[in-house]
Amino acid sequence: MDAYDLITQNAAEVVTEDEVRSLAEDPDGKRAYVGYEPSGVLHIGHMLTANKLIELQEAGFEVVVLLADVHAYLNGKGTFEEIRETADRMREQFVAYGLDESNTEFVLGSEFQLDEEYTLDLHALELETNLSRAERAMAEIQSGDTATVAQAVYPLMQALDIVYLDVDLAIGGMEQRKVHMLARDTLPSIDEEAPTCLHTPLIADLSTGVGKMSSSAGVSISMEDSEEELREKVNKAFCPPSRDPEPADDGADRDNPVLQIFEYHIFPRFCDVVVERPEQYGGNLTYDDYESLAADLDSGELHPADAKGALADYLNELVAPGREKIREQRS
RNA sequence: CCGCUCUUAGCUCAGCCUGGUAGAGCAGCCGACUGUAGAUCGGCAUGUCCCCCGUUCAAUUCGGGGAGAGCGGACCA
Repeated sequence: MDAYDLITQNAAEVVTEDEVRSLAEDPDGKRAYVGYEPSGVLHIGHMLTANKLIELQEAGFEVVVLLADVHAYLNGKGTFEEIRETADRMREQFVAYGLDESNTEFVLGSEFQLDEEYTLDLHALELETNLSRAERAMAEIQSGDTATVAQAVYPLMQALDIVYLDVDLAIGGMEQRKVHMLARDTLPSIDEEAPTCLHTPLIADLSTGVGKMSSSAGVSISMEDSEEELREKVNKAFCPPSRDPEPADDGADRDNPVLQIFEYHIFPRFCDVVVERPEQYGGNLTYDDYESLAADLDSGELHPADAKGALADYLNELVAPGREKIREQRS
Protein backbone atom coordinates (compact mmCIF):
# COMPACT_ATOMS: atom_id res chain seq x y z
CA MET A 1 0.00 0.00 0.00
CA ASP A 2 1.43 3.38 -0.87
CA ALA A 3 1.73 6.19 1.65
CA TYR A 4 -1.26 8.14 0.42
CA ASP A 5 -3.57 5.13 0.66
CA LEU A 6 -2.31 4.28 4.12
CA ILE A 7 -2.75 7.84 5.32
CA THR A 8 -6.27 8.19 3.97
CA GLN A 9 -7.42 4.66 4.74
CA ASN A 10 -10.74 4.77 6.59
CA ALA A 11 -10.82 8.55 6.59
CA ALA A 12 -14.23 10.14 6.21
CA GLU A 13 -12.66 13.13 4.52
CA VAL A 14 -9.42 14.86 3.92
CA VAL A 15 -8.90 18.59 3.46
CA THR A 16 -7.51 18.90 0.93
CA GLU A 17 -6.61 15.86 -1.10
CA ASP A 18 -3.84 17.73 -2.87
CA GLU A 19 -2.30 18.82 0.39
CA VAL A 20 -2.33 15.26 1.69
CA ARG A 21 -0.79 13.99 -1.53
CA SER A 22 2.08 16.33 -1.11
CA LEU A 23 2.56 15.20 2.50
CA ALA A 24 2.46 11.61 1.30
CA GLU A 25 5.34 12.22 -1.10
CA ASP A 26 7.72 12.38 1.81
CA PRO A 27 5.98 11.48 5.06
CA ASP A 28 9.16 10.95 7.07
CA GLY A 29 9.32 13.42 9.88
CA LYS A 30 6.01 15.06 9.07
CA ARG A 31 3.98 15.78 12.17
CA ALA A 32 0.38 14.79 12.84
CA TYR A 33 -1.63 15.43 15.95
CA VAL A 34 -4.89 14.79 17.71
CA GLY A 35 -6.09 16.70 20.74
CA TYR A 36 -8.16 15.00 23.40
CA GLU A 37 -9.89 16.41 26.40
CA PRO A 38 -8.57 14.24 29.19
CA SER A 39 -11.19 11.88 30.53
CA GLY A 40 -10.82 9.01 32.90
CA VAL A 41 -11.34 6.20 30.47
CA LEU A 42 -10.73 5.85 26.73
CA HIS A 43 -13.80 5.07 24.69
CA ILE A 44 -14.25 3.75 21.21
CA GLY A 45 -14.07 7.24 19.68
CA HIS A 46 -10.63 7.86 21.17
CA MET A 47 -9.54 4.48 19.88
CA LEU A 48 -10.71 5.31 16.37
CA THR A 49 -8.46 8.33 15.98
CA ALA A 50 -5.71 6.42 17.78
CA ASN A 51 -5.90 3.80 15.03
CA LYS A 52 -5.22 6.54 12.55
CA LEU A 53 -2.26 7.73 14.58
CA ILE A 54 -0.84 4.22 14.59
CA GLU A 55 -1.19 4.07 10.80
CA LEU A 56 0.47 7.44 10.44
CA GLN A 57 3.37 6.24 12.55
CA GLU A 58 3.69 3.31 10.16
CA ALA A 59 3.76 5.78 7.30
CA GLY A 60 6.65 7.63 8.92
CA PHE A 61 4.88 10.47 10.65
CA GLU A 62 5.83 11.85 14.00
CA VAL A 63 2.75 11.74 16.18
CA VAL A 64 1.76 14.28 18.79
CA VAL A 65 -1.02 13.61 21.25
CA LEU A 66 -2.25 16.76 22.89
CA LEU A 67 -3.74 16.11 26.29
CA ALA A 68 -5.88 19.21 26.21
CA ASP A 69 -6.25 20.03 29.86
CA VAL A 70 -6.95 23.71 29.26
CA HIS A 71 -9.58 22.86 26.67
CA ALA A 72 -11.28 20.43 29.02
CA TYR A 73 -11.27 23.13 31.67
CA LEU A 74 -12.79 25.66 29.28
CA ASN A 75 -15.42 23.11 28.33
CA GLY A 76 -16.52 22.76 31.92
CA LYS A 77 -15.10 19.31 32.55
CA GLY A 78 -13.81 20.01 36.04
CA THR A 79 -11.02 21.65 37.99
CA PHE A 80 -7.47 21.73 36.69
CA GLU A 81 -6.39 19.29 39.35
CA GLU A 82 -9.00 16.73 38.38
CA ILE A 83 -8.29 17.14 34.71
CA ARG A 84 -4.52 16.81 35.02
CA GLU A 85 -4.90 13.66 36.98
CA THR A 86 -7.01 12.10 34.26
CA ALA A 87 -4.54 13.31 31.62
CA ASP A 88 -1.88 11.09 33.12
CA ARG A 89 -4.13 8.10 33.15
CA MET A 90 -5.20 8.78 29.62
CA ARG A 91 -1.62 8.80 28.38
CA GLU A 92 -1.00 5.41 29.96
CA GLN A 93 -4.16 4.03 28.41
CA PHE A 94 -3.13 5.18 24.95
CA VAL A 95 0.17 3.42 25.36
CA ALA A 96 -1.60 0.30 26.55
CA TYR A 97 -3.84 0.53 23.51
CA GLY A 98 -0.90 0.42 21.16
CA LEU A 99 0.59 3.87 20.61
CA ASP A 100 4.33 3.45 20.61
CA GLU A 101 5.47 5.33 23.69
CA SER A 102 8.96 6.05 22.40
CA ASN A 103 7.54 7.35 19.18
CA THR A 104 4.69 9.47 20.44
CA GLU A 105 4.99 12.93 21.87
CA PHE A 106 2.45 13.50 24.62
CA VAL A 107 1.99 17.18 25.33
CA LEU A 108 -0.08 18.74 28.06
CA GLY A 109 -1.87 21.82 26.73
CA SER A 110 -1.02 23.95 29.71
CA GLU A 111 2.69 23.45 28.98
CA PHE A 112 2.49 26.07 26.23
CA GLN A 113 -1.02 27.48 26.05
CA LEU A 114 -0.48 29.86 28.94
CA ASP A 115 2.64 31.48 27.51
CA GLU A 116 2.46 35.18 26.79
CA GLU A 117 3.15 34.83 23.09
CA TYR A 118 0.46 32.20 22.72
CA THR A 119 -2.02 34.33 24.61
CA LEU A 120 -1.39 37.36 22.43
CA ASP A 121 -1.80 35.28 19.28
CA LEU A 122 -5.00 33.92 20.72
CA HIS A 123 -6.32 37.42 21.24
CA ALA A 124 -5.41 38.21 17.65
CA LEU A 125 -7.54 35.29 16.52
CA GLU A 126 -10.38 36.38 18.80
CA LEU A 127 -10.29 39.69 17.02
CA GLU A 128 -10.78 37.94 13.69
CA THR A 129 -13.63 35.70 14.73
CA ASN A 130 -17.22 36.56 15.46
CA LEU A 131 -19.14 34.81 18.19
CA SER A 132 -21.62 33.03 15.99
CA ARG A 133 -18.83 31.44 13.97
CA ALA A 134 -17.11 30.24 17.13
CA GLU A 135 -20.39 28.94 18.47
CA ARG A 136 -21.12 27.03 15.31
CA ALA A 137 -17.69 25.46 15.41
CA MET A 138 -18.34 24.27 18.94
CA ALA A 139 -21.85 22.97 18.38
CA GLU A 140 -20.90 19.29 18.35
CA ILE A 141 -18.24 19.53 21.01
CA GLN A 142 -19.62 21.81 23.63
CA SER A 143 -20.89 20.50 26.92
CA GLY A 144 -24.04 22.15 28.21
CA ASP A 145 -26.70 23.72 26.02
CA THR A 146 -25.66 27.33 25.88
CA ALA A 147 -22.18 28.39 24.93
CA THR A 148 -19.95 30.20 27.39
CA VAL A 149 -17.27 32.68 26.47
CA ALA A 150 -14.77 29.98 27.40
CA GLN A 151 -16.30 27.73 24.80
CA ALA A 152 -16.03 30.42 22.17
CA VAL A 153 -12.30 30.68 22.85
CA TYR A 154 -11.87 26.91 22.76
CA PRO A 155 -11.83 26.38 18.97
CA LEU A 156 -9.47 29.28 18.46
CA MET A 157 -7.01 27.61 20.78
CA GLN A 158 -7.27 24.47 18.71
CA ALA A 159 -6.30 26.49 15.68
CA LEU A 160 -3.34 27.96 17.49
CA ASP A 161 -2.25 24.57 18.84
CA ILE A 162 -1.73 23.44 15.28
CA VAL A 163 0.73 26.30 14.85
CA TYR A 164 2.50 25.96 18.17
CA LEU A 165 2.87 22.19 17.93
CA ASP A 166 4.23 22.67 14.42
CA VAL A 167 1.77 20.20 13.00
CA ASP A 168 1.52 19.30 9.30
CA LEU A 169 -1.66 17.27 9.57
CA ALA A 170 -4.49 17.78 12.03
CA ILE A 171 -6.51 14.67 12.85
CA GLY A 172 -9.94 14.54 14.42
CA GLY A 173 -13.33 12.92 14.24
CA MET A 174 -15.94 14.42 11.94
CA GLU A 175 -17.30 16.39 14.88
CA GLN A 176 -14.09 18.44 14.66
CA ARG A 177 -14.50 19.51 11.08
CA LYS A 178 -16.05 22.91 11.76
CA VAL A 179 -13.27 23.72 14.19
CA HIS A 180 -10.73 22.78 11.57
CA MET A 181 -12.47 24.81 8.90
CA LEU A 182 -12.45 27.75 11.25
CA ALA A 183 -8.72 27.22 11.72
CA ARG A 184 -8.19 27.13 7.97
CA ASP A 185 -10.09 30.38 7.57
CA THR A 186 -8.59 32.23 10.49
CA LEU A 187 -4.95 31.27 10.74
CA PRO A 188 -3.97 33.06 7.51
CA SER A 189 -5.16 36.29 9.10
CA ILE A 190 -2.27 36.04 11.56
CA ASP A 191 0.10 34.98 8.80
CA GLU A 192 0.01 31.31 9.57
CA GLU A 193 -0.71 28.54 7.11
CA ALA A 194 -4.11 26.90 6.87
CA PRO A 195 -3.72 23.41 8.28
CA THR A 196 -4.27 20.20 6.36
CA CYS A 197 -6.92 18.09 8.05
CA LEU A 198 -8.03 14.49 8.15
CA HIS A 199 -11.31 13.48 9.71
CA THR A 200 -12.26 10.02 10.85
CA PRO A 201 -15.82 8.76 10.62
CA LEU A 202 -18.09 8.62 13.62
CA ILE A 203 -19.42 5.25 14.68
CA ALA A 204 -23.20 5.17 14.61
CA ASP A 205 -25.25 4.82 17.75
CA LEU A 206 -24.90 1.22 18.79
CA SER A 207 -28.51 0.53 19.58
CA THR A 208 -30.23 2.39 16.75
CA GLY A 209 -27.65 2.92 14.00
CA VAL A 210 -28.75 6.56 13.84
CA GLY A 211 -26.36 9.45 14.38
CA LYS A 212 -23.21 8.99 16.38
CA MET A 213 -22.48 6.77 19.30
CA SER A 214 -22.78 8.85 22.39
CA SER A 215 -20.25 8.63 25.16
CA SER A 216 -22.33 10.59 27.64
CA ALA A 217 -25.82 9.24 27.00
CA GLY A 218 -26.69 5.83 25.71
CA VAL A 219 -24.51 2.84 25.16
CA SER A 220 -20.89 3.24 24.28
CA ILE A 221 -17.95 0.93 24.31
CA SER A 222 -15.06 1.85 26.50
CA MET A 223 -11.80 0.47 27.73
CA GLU A 224 -13.12 -0.38 31.12
CA ASP A 225 -15.79 -2.72 29.78
CA SER A 226 -15.47 -6.28 30.96
CA GLU A 227 -15.69 -9.09 28.45
CA GLU A 228 -19.26 -9.77 29.58
CA GLU A 229 -20.23 -6.13 29.16
CA LEU A 230 -18.73 -6.04 25.69
CA ARG A 231 -20.59 -9.17 24.74
CA GLU A 232 -23.83 -7.77 26.05
CA LYS A 233 -23.42 -4.39 24.39
CA VAL A 234 -22.48 -5.90 21.05
CA ASN A 235 -25.30 -8.39 21.26
CA LYS A 236 -27.81 -5.62 21.85
CA ALA A 237 -26.50 -3.59 18.95
CA PHE A 238 -28.58 -2.76 15.91
CA CYS A 239 -27.42 -5.09 13.18
CA PRO A 240 -29.64 -5.89 10.21
CA PRO A 241 -28.13 -8.40 7.79
CA SER A 242 -27.16 -5.56 5.52
CA ARG A 243 -24.28 -3.18 4.98
CA ASP A 244 -26.67 -0.42 4.06
CA PRO A 245 -29.67 -0.48 6.41
CA GLU A 246 -33.02 1.02 5.49
CA PRO A 247 -33.71 4.44 6.97
CA ALA A 248 -35.55 4.49 10.29
CA ASP A 249 -39.31 5.08 10.40
CA ASP A 250 -38.77 8.79 10.84
CA GLY A 251 -36.58 8.85 7.76
CA ALA A 252 -33.28 9.13 9.61
CA ASP A 253 -30.30 7.51 7.92
CA ARG A 254 -29.01 4.44 9.60
CA ASP A 255 -25.67 2.69 9.49
CA ASN A 256 -24.72 -0.74 10.66
CA PRO A 257 -22.60 -0.06 13.74
CA VAL A 258 -21.42 -3.66 13.99
CA LEU A 259 -19.95 -3.47 10.50
CA GLN A 260 -18.52 -0.05 11.21
CA ILE A 261 -16.63 -1.37 14.19
CA PHE A 262 -15.27 -4.21 12.12
CA GLU A 263 -14.19 -1.74 9.48
CA TYR A 264 -12.70 0.97 11.65
CA HIS A 265 -11.50 -0.95 14.66
CA ILE A 266 -10.98 -4.63 14.00
CA PHE A 267 -9.54 -4.96 10.50
CA PRO A 268 -7.06 -2.10 10.93
CA ARG A 269 -5.55 -3.94 13.90
CA PHE A 270 -5.86 -7.63 12.92
CA CYS A 271 -4.71 -9.37 9.75
CA ASP A 272 -7.25 -12.16 9.87
CA VAL A 273 -10.63 -12.26 11.50
CA VAL A 274 -11.96 -15.68 12.39
CA VAL A 275 -15.68 -15.95 12.89
CA GLU A 276 -16.42 -18.96 15.00
CA ARG A 277 -19.60 -20.59 13.88
CA PRO A 278 -21.34 -23.74 15.04
CA GLU A 279 -21.09 -26.71 12.66
CA GLN A 280 -24.83 -26.64 12.11
CA TYR A 281 -24.50 -23.25 10.46
CA GLY A 282 -21.48 -24.14 8.39
CA GLY A 283 -18.45 -23.93 10.68
CA ASN A 284 -15.83 -21.23 11.08
CA LEU A 285 -15.14 -18.50 8.58
CA THR A 286 -11.95 -16.52 8.08
CA TYR A 287 -11.71 -13.06 6.55
CA ASP A 288 -8.63 -11.12 5.67
CA ASP A 289 -10.35 -7.90 4.80
CA TYR A 290 -13.41 -5.91 5.73
CA GLU A 291 -14.94 -6.00 2.26
CA SER A 292 -15.38 -9.75 2.18
CA LEU A 293 -16.92 -9.83 5.65
CA ALA A 294 -19.34 -7.04 4.80
CA ALA A 295 -20.25 -8.72 1.54
CA ASP A 296 -20.98 -11.99 3.33
CA LEU A 297 -23.19 -10.27 5.88
CA ASP A 298 -24.98 -8.49 3.11
CA SER A 299 -25.56 -11.68 1.13
CA GLY A 300 -26.72 -13.67 4.12
CA GLU A 301 -23.73 -15.99 4.10
CA LEU A 302 -22.68 -14.55 7.46
CA HIS A 303 -25.37 -14.30 10.10
CA PRO A 304 -25.35 -11.18 12.30
CA ALA A 305 -25.33 -13.26 15.47
CA ASP A 306 -22.09 -14.95 14.40
CA ALA A 307 -20.59 -11.63 13.35
CA LYS A 308 -21.46 -10.21 16.75
CA GLY A 309 -19.76 -13.07 18.56
CA ALA A 310 -16.58 -12.46 16.60
CA LEU A 311 -16.81 -8.70 17.10
CA ALA A 312 -17.02 -9.11 20.86
CA ASP A 313 -14.01 -11.46 20.82
CA TYR A 314 -11.81 -9.04 18.92
CA LEU A 315 -12.99 -5.97 20.77
CA ASN A 316 -12.18 -7.73 23.97
CA GLU A 317 -8.68 -8.38 22.71
CA LEU A 318 -8.25 -4.72 21.74
CA VAL A 319 -9.47 -3.46 25.05
CA ALA A 320 -7.81 -5.99 27.35
CA PRO A 321 -4.43 -4.27 27.86
CA GLY A 322 -6.08 -0.93 28.58
CA ARG A 323 -8.56 -2.55 30.91
CA GLU A 324 -5.69 -4.08 32.82
CA LYS A 325 -3.99 -0.68 32.99
CA ILE A 326 -7.16 0.94 34.33
CA ARG A 327 -7.40 -1.75 36.97
CA GLU A 328 -3.84 -0.91 38.03
CA GLN A 329 -4.57 2.81 38.04
CA ARG A 330 -7.46 2.29 40.38
CA SER A 331 -5.70 0.07 42.86
C1' C B 1 -29.14 46.86 38.30
C1' C B 2 -34.27 46.10 36.46
C1' G B 3 -38.01 43.07 33.96
C1' C B 4 -40.16 38.61 31.89
C1' U B 5 -40.27 33.18 31.43
C1' C B 6 -38.97 28.47 33.12
C1' U B 7 -37.78 24.49 37.10
C1' U B 8 -42.77 17.91 37.75
C1' A B 9 -40.22 10.35 35.56
C1' G B 10 -33.73 9.35 32.18
C1' C B 11 -35.66 13.23 28.11
C1' U B 12 -39.72 16.62 26.19
C1' C B 13 -43.65 18.31 28.65
C1' A B 14 -49.17 18.24 30.65
C1' G B 15 -51.56 19.03 35.40
C1' C B 16 -51.73 23.84 39.43
C1' C B 17 -56.41 28.99 37.81
C1' U B 18 -61.21 25.94 40.93
C1' G B 19 -55.72 22.45 47.28
C1' G B 20 -57.22 15.96 48.76
C1' U B 21 -49.19 13.78 47.63
C1' A B 22 -49.35 13.09 39.52
C1' G B 23 -49.99 11.88 34.00
C1' A B 24 -48.65 11.41 28.48
C1' G B 25 -45.14 10.67 24.57
C1' C B 26 -40.30 9.04 23.88
C1' A B 27 -36.36 6.36 26.22
C1' G B 28 -35.65 1.99 29.70
C1' C B 29 -36.46 -3.07 31.54
C1' C B 30 -38.88 -8.08 30.94
C1' G B 31 -41.46 -11.62 27.72
C1' A B 32 -43.25 -13.50 22.67
C1' C B 33 -41.68 -13.75 17.45
C1' U B 34 -37.28 -14.00 14.47
C1' G B 35 -30.48 -18.34 15.04
C1' U B 36 -28.49 -11.15 16.53
C1' A B 37 -30.43 -6.45 16.89
C1' G B 38 -34.50 -3.67 14.87
C1' A B 39 -39.80 -3.64 13.60
C1' U B 40 -44.36 -5.73 15.70
C1' C B 41 -47.22 -7.54 19.85
C1' G B 42 -47.87 -8.25 25.32
C1' G B 43 -46.29 -6.75 30.19
C1' C B 44 -43.58 -3.73 34.02
C1' A B 45 -41.48 0.06 36.57
C1' U B 46 -40.13 4.94 37.81
C1' G B 47 -40.79 10.45 40.96
C1' U B 48 -37.42 14.55 47.83
C1' C B 49 -43.41 17.71 41.70
C1' C B 50 -35.92 22.98 42.78
C1' C B 51 -35.26 24.60 48.30
C1' C B 52 -37.13 27.11 52.84
C1' C B 53 -41.03 29.51 55.47
C1' G B 54 -46.25 30.57 55.83
C1' U B 55 -51.80 29.77 55.18
C1' U B 56 -54.74 25.23 55.67
C1' C B 57 -57.47 19.41 58.61
C1' A B 58 -54.61 18.80 53.98
C1' A B 59 -49.81 22.32 49.48
C1' U B 60 -46.90 19.89 43.32
C1' U B 61 -51.17 23.34 43.37
C1' C B 62 -52.25 29.33 47.20
C1' G B 63 -48.84 33.48 49.58
C1' G B 64 -43.78 35.12 50.84
C1' G B 65 -38.56 34.42 50.52
C1' G B 66 -34.43 32.03 48.11
C1' A B 67 -31.57 29.16 44.34
C1' G B 68 -30.57 27.65 39.35
C1' A B 69 -31.36 28.27 34.07
C1' G B 70 -32.95 31.09 29.71
C1' C B 71 -34.37 35.64 27.40
C1' G B 72 -34.81 40.84 27.32
C1' G B 73 -33.88 46.23 28.82
C1' A B 74 -30.68 52.45 22.85
C1' C B 75 -33.32 53.97 18.52
C1' C B 76 -37.13 52.66 15.09
C1' A B 77 -42.07 50.50 14.95
